[in-house]
Parts: sequence; structure tokens; C-alpha cells
Amino acid sequence: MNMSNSLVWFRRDLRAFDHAALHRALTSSKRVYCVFVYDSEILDELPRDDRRVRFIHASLASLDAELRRLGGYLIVRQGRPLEVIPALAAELQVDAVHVCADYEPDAVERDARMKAALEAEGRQFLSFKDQVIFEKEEVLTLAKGPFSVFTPYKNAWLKRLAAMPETLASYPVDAYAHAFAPPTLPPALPSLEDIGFEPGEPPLPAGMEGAEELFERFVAHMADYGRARDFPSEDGTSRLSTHLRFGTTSIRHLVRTAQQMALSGAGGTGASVWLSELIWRDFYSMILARNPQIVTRSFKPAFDVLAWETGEEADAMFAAWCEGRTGYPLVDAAMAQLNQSGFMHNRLRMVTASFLTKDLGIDWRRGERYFALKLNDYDLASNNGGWQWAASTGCDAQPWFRIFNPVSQSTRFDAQGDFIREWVPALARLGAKEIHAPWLVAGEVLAEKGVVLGRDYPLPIVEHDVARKRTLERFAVVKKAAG
DNA sequence: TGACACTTGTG
DNA sequence: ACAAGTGTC
Repeated sequence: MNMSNSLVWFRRDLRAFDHAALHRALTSSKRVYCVFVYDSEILDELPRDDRRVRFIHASLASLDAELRRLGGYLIVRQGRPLEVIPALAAELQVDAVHVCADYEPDAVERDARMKAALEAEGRQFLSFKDQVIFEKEEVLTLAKGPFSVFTPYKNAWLKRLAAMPETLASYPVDAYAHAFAPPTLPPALPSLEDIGFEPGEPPLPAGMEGAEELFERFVAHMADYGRARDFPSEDGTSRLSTHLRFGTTSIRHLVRTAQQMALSGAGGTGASVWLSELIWRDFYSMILARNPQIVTRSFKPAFDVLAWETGEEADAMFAAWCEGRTGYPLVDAAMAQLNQSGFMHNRLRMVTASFLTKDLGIDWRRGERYFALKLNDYDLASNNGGWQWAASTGCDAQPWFRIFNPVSQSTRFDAQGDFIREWVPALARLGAKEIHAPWLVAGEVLAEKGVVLGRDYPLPIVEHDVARKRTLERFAVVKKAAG
């Protein structure tokens, strides 16, 4: 016992099991307090019906309930963390503030300032790896350098994990629960209204129970994941991204399960395909941690010379993309899914990102910001990585001359048109033959099914084959510089 | 974690 | 015609 009082500051780790900071605090202190701060600087920017705030709010209730079951409780404050945390640390007379490390550039800077502020008052700021399996220095090339291509990174990652299986060990909480500072008052978490938001339900099952419910359902379908994950109408993905974003589940728990299922054969090939997706998450986290400039610049600097479309017409095109009015049914269905639910299937993130950057010639940063505003699972590292991948400006990017055809993506991955019909009601009566490219269908046939293009559904705002040629020209200027 | 233009091979 | 294969962007 080297400390009397400790404070665990929860950020994107909203759970009370397998938790690095909580485990360390409980095993090193006599009394452990827990706090979450609604960061007013972040909240002020959000719409009053923000789905993620609802998710956080519901997840905090789950976290507080579990902490109380264990004998502790959650303190919830609102304000600027750099003011709230040091003040609370002084009020509770803690020796240390424990956190799980956050690798986003803004968080890294905030935590550095927090550490300085706390140390100036004689307190420690202790940060622990929790939200990734391997941090940026842990998976390196033979020459001890960074990877920038996924496949060799993945191979080295798997090798490293095989050499250090203890990396997946849980950080137990319940066995050390005696160290929780007991609650002095009954639960009194702030309501959504209290923090200035409209009341409402979270967009998906929230909290630790929500994560486990989704995971159990997914595990039962793991064997088919490799195939089903590519078809947006099948709902074959885990849907755990939001839980990974807010730490209502544990990455070690997920990787452990995926690995066991892959080794035992219980998950077919699906388990190892899904494990790859979890490795992508570590990969992009590492890429961002090592290259914080990619938030605003291309990973490959040569691509910063690209002349993206700007001006009024581009703005109108961008608005049409945001609102799902491009005239390409799969793109519009995907944007409707995003706008109405806060989720977008991964296949469609690629399709819509390719459409914005390669068909409309609009800067990937504008699309990245729009996704940041809308996605429940928004994670800077993965979102930036995905956008730069699609725009061909990133590490391990698709070659710039690979341009998705929005119609063939539609016929391949939504062959029957089921996904489009679900999200674009105007096209609900069209058959599989007509729905992918309605502008190619005779007007009388469309009219029979209640569709007049330009009235009930837009004409395409751009011709794909023309746009494709423009994009090849746009990128030709960096052809030599970037290989 | 493509698509396209163009070729050759089949009928 | 049209599938299948190949080089190119």
C-alpha cells in the first residue's frame, strides 16, 4: 500500500471490470474514488440531441450501479477537466489520479497539462495502457522502426502476442473492491437535462450490459462473419464499435475470445477475420500516436498538393452527399443510415468515402469531419485512417487509381436492393434490376412504381465515368512523387 | 478491402 | 455475342 487515497478519472473506459487504472488504484491505495467529467468544452459543440451523449449518460448509470454493487460509487461533474480534476483531487486529498491512456493528440496534450497541474500540488498523475493491446512502441519492424503497412504490422502484432500471452490478462477489479471509498449518498447522477441536453434513449444498448448483450449475439454468428460482414442488409458485424469507443467493453476480453474461437475452430474463419479488424484498430491508433499531424494533413505529404474541388458548386455537392441526395441509391441509403441512426456499415463507409473523394473530388477532411459529427462510434484514429485510406492519401492506402464504382458496389454488396429499400423509401417499390441505377430505367417503368426522377428521387449529381477520369487527372500530379 | 479497356477464346 | 483473361490506370 503506497498511497492512502486515489482518484480514478474515467474517460473512454466506462466499465468496472478488466480495467487497468481501476485495478492499479485498488491494489495500491487504501481508498479509491471514481469520477467522470462531462467536458463542457466538448459538450458545448454538440447538438442538444447528440446520440453519443445519451450513450455516455446511460453508460454512466450502468457504471455507477456496478461500482455501488462493489461498494463504491461514481462522482459525476461537469466543467473543464483541467479545473475540475485538480479541485476534486484536493477536496478528496488524493495522492494520485489514475487514468487509462488516451492517444489522441488533444488528449495527450490535456493529460500532459493535467500531470503538470497535479504534480505542482504534490500529487501524481498515473497513466496506464488499457484501450489497445499494443502501444506505438510495442510492435516494430526488425529494424526497430514503425510499420506503415497493415499486413506486415498484423503479422508482427500476432507474433508479439504469441510471445507475450500475458498481454491479454484481465485487470481484475472485484477481488480488490474492499478499497473502494463507500458512497455517502444515494445515487444522484445528473440527468441529460441537468447537463443541458434533451432527454432521449441511447442509440444502441449502452453500458457494460449492452456491450455484453451485443457480444454474445455476435459470438453466436462468428462463424459466418467473414462472409456476412460485407453485406449491409445482413447486420453481420459486431456492432461493438461504440462500446470500444467508450470502453464499456474491454479490448482484452474481445481479443481473448476471438483468439480462443480462432484457435479452437469454434468461430470458423470468422473469428480470425474479426481479430484482424481489432488489429486494424491498434494499427490506426499507433499510426495516429506516431503521426499526430495526420489529423489535418495527408499521411503521405506528397498528396497535400492535390487540388480538391472548392467553391459554391462543390459546397452544393457536399451538401447533397451529407443529406443523401446524390442520386446514387447505395450512397444515399448509407448517408440516410448515418444521419438517422448514427451508424454506418463499414462497407458503406468505404463506398461513401470513395464517392466523396473520387466522384465528387471533395477533400477527405470535410467527409472526415462530417462522420465525426454523426458517428456514434466516432474514433479519431480509425476515422482518419479510414478516410485517408479511401482518399488514397494515407498509410497503406488503396492505390489512387482504385476508384470504387458506386453502382457495381451496389450490385455486389446489396444485390437484391434490400438495404437501399430500407433507407430510401422513395425507391422502395423498385426491383433488384432497377434499384441500383434508376436513371438507366425507362421513365414509364419508374412511373409505374411511383418514381419520377428529379421529383421523388434525384438524378445523379455526377456521372461516374466522367468523374473517374477527372480523378485520374487530379491525382496524376502526385503520381511520380508518391509512386 | 477495384474497375476498366482491350484482348483472346468459345459458340 | 459473351465469358474469361490481362495490362493499365
